[in-house]
Parts: sequence; structure tokens; C-alpha cells
Amino acid sequence: MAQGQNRSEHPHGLLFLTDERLRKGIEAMFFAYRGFTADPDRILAEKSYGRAHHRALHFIQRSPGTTVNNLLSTLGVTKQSLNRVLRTLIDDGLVLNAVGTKDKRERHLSLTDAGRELEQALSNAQRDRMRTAYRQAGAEAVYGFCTVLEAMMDPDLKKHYDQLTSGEIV
Amino acid sequence: MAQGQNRSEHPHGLLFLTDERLRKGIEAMFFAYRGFTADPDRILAEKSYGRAHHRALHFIQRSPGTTVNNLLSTLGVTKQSLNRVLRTLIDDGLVLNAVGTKDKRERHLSLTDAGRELEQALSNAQRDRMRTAYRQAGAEAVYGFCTVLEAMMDPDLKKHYDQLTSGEIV
DNA sequence: CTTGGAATGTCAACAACACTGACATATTAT
DNA sequence: ATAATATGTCAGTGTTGTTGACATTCCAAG
Repeated sequence: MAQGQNRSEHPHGLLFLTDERLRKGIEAMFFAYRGFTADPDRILAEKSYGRAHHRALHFIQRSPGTTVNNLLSTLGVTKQSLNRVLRTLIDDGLVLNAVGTKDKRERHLSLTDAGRELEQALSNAQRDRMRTAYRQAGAEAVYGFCTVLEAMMDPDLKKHYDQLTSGEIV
Repeated sequence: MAQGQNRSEHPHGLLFLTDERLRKGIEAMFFAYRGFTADPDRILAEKSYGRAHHRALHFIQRSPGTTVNNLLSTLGVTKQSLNRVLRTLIDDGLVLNAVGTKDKRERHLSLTDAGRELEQALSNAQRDRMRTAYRQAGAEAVYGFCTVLEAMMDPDLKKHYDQLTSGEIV
């Protein structure tokens, strides 16, 4: 029965747009994301932290001195949700919270030595898997990988991504 | 200071394995996954369902007649967690729960017409974004995309993925 | 200088979704 | 008969997200 398959099939080499191929990509994203987070998750569990702590550490490391508001829009969560995570990281001595010099309402976030250490451990674990996958797949595939991922992002999120990858210092 | 950058840099065109590139891929995964789930999430929120319901509907649709145990290992959650979701889907008349004929301990799961309808709506929303991204990136990129994702999966999860994409009927 | 708004922090309540542990019930296999 | 399997359920807990409300501090504009 016609279950809406091949809605986008064209005779001119657009077979990669069939519903079957799209579904395969969807399932690949699901299973790959599980692998993507598996290694950091193990480290986090030991320290009784969660994925949210990893994300905060990552983006603070990536943009040292960033403000809460900036981190908020990068992570896409509410301030209440982020604050709970930041609170524990600050109390545990992993994150520094400095009142802004120019604008004293702002708080500038950065990692302490201990924070950098944990972030490194998490990043290394995650990069190890990525590196293995990259090497296995090859440079060409990696290029395609990033191209498709970028095309999947919401425009608003893509801005944050581009800002980070352009390597500026906030 | 040496922050462990370019740990894997080689002189022979392996620049795609630098820590910088790996970090870019990690961030791409994070932002892309948000886009990946955004559209279904909107539909689910209307019906006060969550992502877990979507996953269950998806894999039941994909393997009609599958058992609870099989779904359990595909999703990688506990039976208590899955049961909560299945309970609501069965009570709401989206999923059928049939006692096995061969082995009466097993329950075979399948979608009702209403279940298929919702699953289609969710899948269409998700596929629309994938299709746009695929078309934008091109066939070559899509091939690389899948290759890298597959290399990122845990071997156990990859088995489930391969089983699904080989198109068998459980 | 007052006032409005921005940036931040915090309290409380709630929901989704994962977990563990324990226990019950069929049913099949040995 | 007994052990193992497949499933369901109850109770409790933790992480992470949400709303809504309210306070504080500070910049900026009238």
C-alpha cells in the first residue's frame, strides 16, 4: 500500500531523497547521538554530574568570559535551569563568576583549573570517539558530515555555531 | 599555552583530525540534534506527549509486531521507563498489545490507525527538515554524513541500526 | 534625577523521563 | 517439579527542563 514512500523520488539521481534514505538518516542520528554522549556520560556519572554540566563547561571553556545571557541563548534553556547547574559548578569550584567591569550587571563566566581539568577529561573522551569515527570515515565523509549537520540547524542556532567556529573571543 | 591542540595532526593530509575540527564536529552534533528534534517536539507538545513517545511509535512502526524486549534493547531504556510510555500509548488507542501465538509470554506491539496517523505526522515533520538539509548538502555529503554517524555508534547499537536498515520484518 | 528596562539570581511548583529495587504473574524450557 | 524468561507494576529518586513571581543591581534615556 502507498504509505507515502518515495515522495521525493526523481529520475535524475535524487534517489538519496527517498523516504527510505531519510528514515535511515533519522535513525543514524538517533543511534549516533547515543554513542556521542556515552563516553562523557560515564565520567559525569562518577562525579554525579549530568549532561547539562558538561554543556555548560564546554561552552564556558569555548568562550571564556562569556556572560550568563550569552550562554543562555547558546544552550537554549531557561535561566532557572541554567542557574541550577551553574550554582553547583561555582560552589564546587569549577566555574568562576566575575562581576563585569564595564557593565556591573553582567557576570562573566570562566573555568578554574579544576574546571578546565574536568572539561578536558570530558572533551578528550568525546573527541576520542569522534577521532576514531573521522579517521575511519575519511576526510571526504567528514566534510559531508558537517555540511549536512549545518543544514539541519535552526537558523538561530546556526548563528551561535558560526560564531563559535569563527574562533572569536567574547 | 599547549592546551593539547592538534594532538592528531599529521603532515599527510590528516588535518581533518585536529582537535579544532573535532570540536567543530562535536558542536555541530549538539546544534544539529536540537534542530533534528525541534519539529516533532512541537507536534508532541500539542498532544502532551514527549520524545519518548515519538521514539516508541517510530520503532514500532518500523518493526510491526516487535516484542517489548526487542524494543527495550533498541531504545536502550529500562522496562519501567518504556512501560510508562507504552501504557499511555495503549490506553490512548495508538498502540496494540497482542499476546504472542507461538510464545504466549511475549507481547507483540503494533500501531493502530490512529497510531500510524500520529507517527506519520511526526515522521513527516522530521523528514521535511532532513530532506531540505539533504537536498541542500547534496548526495555526496549525505553519503559522508551517514558514514561518520555509523562510525560513531556503539557496536551494540549499530547492530540494531543495521537490523532496521536491512529492512527485515520481525 | 527619576524612571524604565536589562541582566541576573532565587524561590516554588511541576512535568518528562530516566534510574534502581522489589515483587507478581504467566508461560516456556529443562 | 523447578528454573528461567517475558512482561507488568509499585514505590522512590535524580536530572533536567518548564512557568510564574519577585528582588536586586545597574545602565540609559527622558
